[in-house]
Amino acid sequence: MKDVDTTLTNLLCFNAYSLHRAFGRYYQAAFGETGLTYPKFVILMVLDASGPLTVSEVSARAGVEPNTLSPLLKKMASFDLITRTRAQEDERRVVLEIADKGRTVLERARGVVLQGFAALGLDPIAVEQAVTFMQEAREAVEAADPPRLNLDDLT
Amino acid sequence: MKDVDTTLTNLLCFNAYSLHRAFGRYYQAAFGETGLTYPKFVILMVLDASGPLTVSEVSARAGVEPNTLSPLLKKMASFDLITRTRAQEDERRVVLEIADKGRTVLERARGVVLQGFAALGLDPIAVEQAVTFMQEAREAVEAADPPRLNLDDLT
DNA sequence: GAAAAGTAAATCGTATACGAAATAACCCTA
DNA sequence: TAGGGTTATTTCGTATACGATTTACTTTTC
Repeated sequence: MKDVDTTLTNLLCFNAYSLHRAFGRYYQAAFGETGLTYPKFVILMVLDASGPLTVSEVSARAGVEPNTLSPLLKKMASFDLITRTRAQEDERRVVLEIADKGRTVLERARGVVLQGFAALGLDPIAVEQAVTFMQEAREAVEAADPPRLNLDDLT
Repeated sequence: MKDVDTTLTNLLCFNAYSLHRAFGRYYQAAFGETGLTYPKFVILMVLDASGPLTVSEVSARAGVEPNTLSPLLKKMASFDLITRTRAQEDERRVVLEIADKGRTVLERARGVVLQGFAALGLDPIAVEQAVTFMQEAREAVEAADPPRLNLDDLT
């Protein structure tokens, strides 16, 4: 019976963390001084794919908390990437919609992202498998009730 | 010839981003008010596995920039999780070493992490394949020179 | 052996992220 | 219809994270 490998580099969470930050640096370089960032790109993708959405709906689709989105959306509206209006029927809601400039920026950014991704030379089958697995893993993590670390007895 | 799927949920980068944040929320709940966080856990793992290291060495192993680590390491030293000393031979270097309290905290945290991970019920073979792929992907991303987004002609 | 070049960390400015609490608007019931 | 409960978003406080710059110390070069 093989021992479970507890080495950092073999932990799924570490690799997700690590890969995420590598992509983060990558897109920071790709988007440069344009003001676009990866999270903003994601929001544009979401709004482009689904049409007008409320903050909560964007939150659910992007998997980011509403309080994280709130300032981000304001900034994007100030750059005319999206429009941001209170719903008349329910003044609590804020409706977001991609604007023309946002669409233009998104198209170009999508081009850069896809071109850059193709240049990585990763095996498409392996990518698809990994993506499928990562989606399952994310669902499992989100559904899980984590065991709690207790350090109360430590000085 | 099938079109490349450009849907957000099928992009590798989005899934890395998404999985990372799911784990982030998960560990925030698991570690709670203990003061430990996932990045700090990673640093403890690194120092425990490799013995005393400089800031740059920790940076390389954890895949986090030194400027990110610097304040983190200070905080960890103030909590007695690690020791932090200037090297005599070369006063530029700061040598980090895991402390007794750090080892205790690490052992318990490792237990929580492994127990929690096991409870996710993920297929070990699939996990191993995904981890291997993610390591390759990370290397490819780090080695790549990203295409640059240009928006200079936009108002 | 002093200025120049290089290197290790830290600091600065900006951008995400999260949970908790506050705010504002809606809804429901007595 | 006046509260009381609920819901959507925002604000607040804290923690990462990065690139660019600065600081402090070493090494190299002339």
